[in-house]
Amino acid sequence: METLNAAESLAALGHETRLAIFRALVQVGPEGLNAGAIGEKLGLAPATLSFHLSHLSRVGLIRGRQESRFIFYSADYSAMDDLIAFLTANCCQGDTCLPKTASCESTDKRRSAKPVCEGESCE
Amino acid sequence: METLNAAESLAALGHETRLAIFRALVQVGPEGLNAGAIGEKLGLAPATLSFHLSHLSRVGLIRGRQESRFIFYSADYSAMDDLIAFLTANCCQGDTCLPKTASCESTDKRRSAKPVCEGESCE
DNA sequence: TCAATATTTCGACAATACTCGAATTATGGA
DNA sequence: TCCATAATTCGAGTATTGTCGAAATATTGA
Repeated sequence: METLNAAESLAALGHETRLAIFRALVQVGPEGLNAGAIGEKLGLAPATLSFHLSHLSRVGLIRGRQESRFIFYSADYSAMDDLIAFLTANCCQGDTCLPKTASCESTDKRRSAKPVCEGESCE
Repeated sequence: METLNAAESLAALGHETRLAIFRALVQVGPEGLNAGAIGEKLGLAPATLSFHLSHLSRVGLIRGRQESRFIFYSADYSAMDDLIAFLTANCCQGDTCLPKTASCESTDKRRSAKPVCEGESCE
C-alpha cells in the first residue's frame, strides 16, 4: 500500500459519520447491512448516506452487493488489515517501538504466525 | 478512545503531507526531528509545515519538545497503538473477523500477552 | 404495465481545510 | 545589546468537502 492510498483510506475513516458507518459494518459481519438500515441506524438523510457510502467504496474499505432491491454493504476486512499493516510497518527501527509491534501484522502474515519486524518488512 | 477522537486522529493522518510527517517521525524514533529537518526532508514551506505539525500535535499523534533553539517533534507511539486498538476493537463478533484479531491489541494488552477478544472488550 | 420501495445522482449552498508570503516571537551567541 | 537563526502566527486567497431537497434510476410484485 502506497502512502497516497493509505492517506485516502485514513481520510475516508477520518470523518465521524463514515467512521460510524464503517464500524457498524465491521461489527455486523460479512453479511453487511443494506443502505436503508445503515441510514436508519445512524439517522442520516439518504443523499448524505449515499455520499459517504460511495466515498468508502471508492477507497475500497467497503463493498456493496445488490440483493433484490436492496444494496448490502459490508466491510472489507483485508483493506482494514492492509491499512493497519501500513501504519505499523515502521515502528521497528531498532528498539524504537515499545513492545516490538510484531503482533500487528497484515492478515496473511498473522495467519502464518511468523514473527516479522526484523527484516525487509521494516522499511 | 471515543469515536470522535478516533475520527480526528484518522483525519489528521488522512492527508498525504501529514501522513508523511508522521511516518518520518515514527521511523526516526523517540528522539524525533526538529521542524526544519522535517521541512527540508519533505520540501515544505515553513508555514505549511507548521500548520500540519500543530494539527498533528493537537490530536495527540506527535509531540514537540524545545531543545535550545530547535523544536524536536516525535511520534507518540501509544496514541498510534490506541488508534489501532480502536480500529480492531470490533472485529471479533463471533466468527466474523478473519483470523480472530486478538493479535492487534493496544500496547498494554499486548505486553501482557493475554488473549482478549472474547469478553467485555468486544463491546 | 404500473405503483411502491430502495438507492443514487444532481445542484446549490455553507463550511472547512490548505497553502504560503510576510510579519512576529523566541533563543543563543558574539 | 544586537544580529542571526528557528519556528510560529496572521491573513488572504483558493480549493475541497459535506449537507440535503428534489429528481432520476432500478427493482420488485401486483
